[in-house]
Amino acid sequence: MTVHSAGKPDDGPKAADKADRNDKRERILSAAERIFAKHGFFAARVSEIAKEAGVADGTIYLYFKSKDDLLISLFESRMSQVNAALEAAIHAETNASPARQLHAFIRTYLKLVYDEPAAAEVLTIELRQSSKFMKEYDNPQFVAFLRMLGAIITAGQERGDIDPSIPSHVAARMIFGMLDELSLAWVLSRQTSISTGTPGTRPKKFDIVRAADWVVALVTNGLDRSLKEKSP
Amino acid sequence: MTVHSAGKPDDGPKAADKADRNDKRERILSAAERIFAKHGFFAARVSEIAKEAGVADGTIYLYFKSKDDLLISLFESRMSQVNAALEAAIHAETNASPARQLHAFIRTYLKLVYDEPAAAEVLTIELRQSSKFMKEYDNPQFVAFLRMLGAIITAGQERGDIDPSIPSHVAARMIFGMLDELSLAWVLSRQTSISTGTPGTRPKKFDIVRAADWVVALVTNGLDRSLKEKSP
Amino acid sequence: MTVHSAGKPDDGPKAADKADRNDKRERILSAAERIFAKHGFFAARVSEIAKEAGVADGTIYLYFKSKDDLLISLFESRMSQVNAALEAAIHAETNASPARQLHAFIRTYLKLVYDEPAAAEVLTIELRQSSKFMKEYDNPQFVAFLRMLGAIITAGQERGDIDPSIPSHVAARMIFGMLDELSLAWVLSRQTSISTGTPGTRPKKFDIVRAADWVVALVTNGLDRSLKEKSP
Amino acid sequence: MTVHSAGKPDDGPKAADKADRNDKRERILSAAERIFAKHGFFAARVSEIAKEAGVADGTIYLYFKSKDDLLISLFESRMSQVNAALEAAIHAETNASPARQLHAFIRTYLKLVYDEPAAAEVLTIELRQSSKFMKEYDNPQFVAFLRMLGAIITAGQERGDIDPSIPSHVAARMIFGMLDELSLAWVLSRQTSISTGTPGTRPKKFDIVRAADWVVALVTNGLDRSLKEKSP
DNA sequence: GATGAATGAGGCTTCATTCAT
DNA sequence: GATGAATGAAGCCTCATTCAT
Repeated sequence: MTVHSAGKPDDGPKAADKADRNDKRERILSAAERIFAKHGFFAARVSEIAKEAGVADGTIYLYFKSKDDLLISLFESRMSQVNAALEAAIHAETNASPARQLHAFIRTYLKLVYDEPAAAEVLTIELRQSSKFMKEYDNPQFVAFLRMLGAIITAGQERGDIDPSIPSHVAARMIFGMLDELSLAWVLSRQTSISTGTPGTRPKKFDIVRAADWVVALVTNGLDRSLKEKSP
Repeated sequence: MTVHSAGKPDDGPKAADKADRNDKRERILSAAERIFAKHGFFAARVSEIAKEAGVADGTIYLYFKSKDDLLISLFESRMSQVNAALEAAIHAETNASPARQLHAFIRTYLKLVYDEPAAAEVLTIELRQSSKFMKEYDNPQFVAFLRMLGAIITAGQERGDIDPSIPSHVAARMIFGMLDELSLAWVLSRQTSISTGTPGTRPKKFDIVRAADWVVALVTNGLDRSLKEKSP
Repeated sequence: MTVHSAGKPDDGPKAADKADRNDKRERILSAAERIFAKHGFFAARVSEIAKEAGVADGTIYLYFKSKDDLLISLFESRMSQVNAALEAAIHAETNASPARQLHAFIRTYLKLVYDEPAAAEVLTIELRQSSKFMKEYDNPQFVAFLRMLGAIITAGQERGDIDPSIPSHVAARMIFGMLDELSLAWVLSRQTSISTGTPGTRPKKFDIVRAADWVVALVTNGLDRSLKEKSP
Repeated sequence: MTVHSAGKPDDGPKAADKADRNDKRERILSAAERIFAKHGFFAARVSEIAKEAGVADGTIYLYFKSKDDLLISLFESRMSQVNAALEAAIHAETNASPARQLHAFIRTYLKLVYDEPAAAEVLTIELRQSSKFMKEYDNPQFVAFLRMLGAIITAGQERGDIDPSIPSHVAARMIFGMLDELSLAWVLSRQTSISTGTPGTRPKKFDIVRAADWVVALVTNGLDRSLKEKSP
């Protein structure tokens, strides 16, 4: 999840302009990410985002249609980065079993949360609101995300590796629910606020990366140990 | 989930006044529930809530300090009803194993979602925002919810029935994540708006009550079928 | 200025009712006096006055037409008490010169301010507003006050004791201006708030009763000492 | 009393912007002055001030923090103009006796009232309320005003020209009281509303400018003519 | 007469968005 | 393209007043 794609080379005057434009757009997105993470979407002020991005208020409207559009664009941007990272992780295990791909998916997702807490905070907290207050927003990247996860499960079910009694899209939802809830708990328990250095008073923090093992364990074997005999 | 007014008998004029007062308070809460479910907290208008409740705008402020307080009170009210129902379900299985209690917990929760979709919508969608924009709000009922779930798991771990390698509070979060995500998916997929009280048209995309079995299955045995042998 | 006329004897059931009624009316007035003094008319809440008076909000409207009427009635009540006290002071000096009557007037006025700071605060601070926001209010008691003062001056002018070059009603205004401004300065500099015991941070206080001598000195001889020879 | 913008020369585009800004600020202040004079502070509506100033409601909040701040800023602005005019008048008589400076002070003050009735009305009527309902407001310009007046008196007392038995700050208060009360009487007696800019109809009850002589007379020699012998 | 819960009109203020420069 | 001052619609909330009990 390498946000802030500043590494792209300029190769010509037009390209430079375009790079400038992309640069400014990305600066605004990244500022919005921090401000939304700090205050939440509704409490965030467009003028504060502009200030954080180092542009004038009006400039934002040269790049985004509205405040809503800014949030949607931020979703699209960050979710597509998430999806790209997840796809890469899966492709790295192309020949592995769906179960192993699923494990890679889970670990990669939580690692992304760890690396980009501001993005995670926005995705985790604002995603739901958005689906509510923006009826017309289809959230294609989130759909793609679920589809990717569902596809792994379907593949496993077809191979007989994964319990076929649960519809794959429901299983995908459940797994996403676990990941999302852990992300939320972790993000809100972070002791230092993301955007400012000021310490807050938040409960104990846990290791979100290590938590991947717990998710894998639950998803793989469940919690029941009463009568079962496991393979070593 | 009709716990309104907790069965206290009226025994005199004062009691009648109190009942009146509770009645109106509950009418406002229930109106807020529908309006928040319809528009979301931020887009909801206090005056629309008042109209829905059949009271004047100002009356709301006789019962709640502010719009924020109305949301918080709604959380408290509905979550405590949820907790009461869950506690009842667990107590009904006092002598059962923690695993069975866990199943009862899951089934009861999703049944409540089915019975009270508006409450579910508010709890599911607004809960996260609220923890963000209301820093000072402790959300004690949600903490109690998690504690109840964690206690079941801890008990199972102590008896050896439940995998002890996952911290119980993390396991509780994961299970809640599944339930919450399924609720969200179900609530948002309903085609007729909840806010109109007219029942009868529920073309939901999946059966949230049946989904309880899937959650139980996943939580109990996980998804992995590659090497395992199950009891029939 | 014996406010709270509680000393009137009851002499029959009807009289008792009437006394009751007057009592409650006066309790409300006196509560209003304290609350207006504490917060000012606009910031004062009718419900706080009711609470201070120990009656229900609605009861106030059995005795006064409106909040405005309450203020006007308070003016009338207190100013007529002031006027009565001033008239008494003048009558005590019926045979004295107008100049001496004027001195008595001044001393009595400032003594009343000292004795009834809450009344003084309301009269001093709210009187002006009232003449502004209540166009229809004639303020007859204040007119009577000025007339009384003007009459003394006119009498003195007719006897040749008082400089006839200044219209008496203008002289009356000037003298009232001095008294009013000193009252204001004194009332606002009081270190303990009138209605609550909580100490405030106010500048030095001076002796309002002693200040009467200064007013008398200025009104009598003016400030100029450059060329004049005074009688001892 | 046209001190708007203090004579600073424009010398460039930035300066023009600043002038624009000051212009609009002053336009709002002057609109507020008229509206406050017409209705009083509390009854005045921010939207009416905006309309009178020819700006949008929100624009007012670009220049002033709140309606309260608008009133305070108006005080500061007008009182500092008053103080500047008074200082100029005193400086014009630098070599004169304090007594003559005092006369200049009085005449200048009442001339200002005559020239700027709306400002006078606001200062006269709202000043007291403001010191009450805005506890935190120090009113530095009014303090400066009193200090200036007190300094003249102190100087006269030190030279032996002015009666030393009255504390100078008390004498200053008394003189201000006279001026203020005369202003009030004059301002309220004007039959045509100040707010309509139409001049020409001023059937005032007395001549406020001539009244300066009466104030001077009273302050200089007092009213007592009983035993005294005056210089012709 | 007394109560106090309920009313509802209306104001101050915010802030996303625009547009002249 | 960039700016940021100006806009003005719209909401939360207050509180004087009423009226059923």
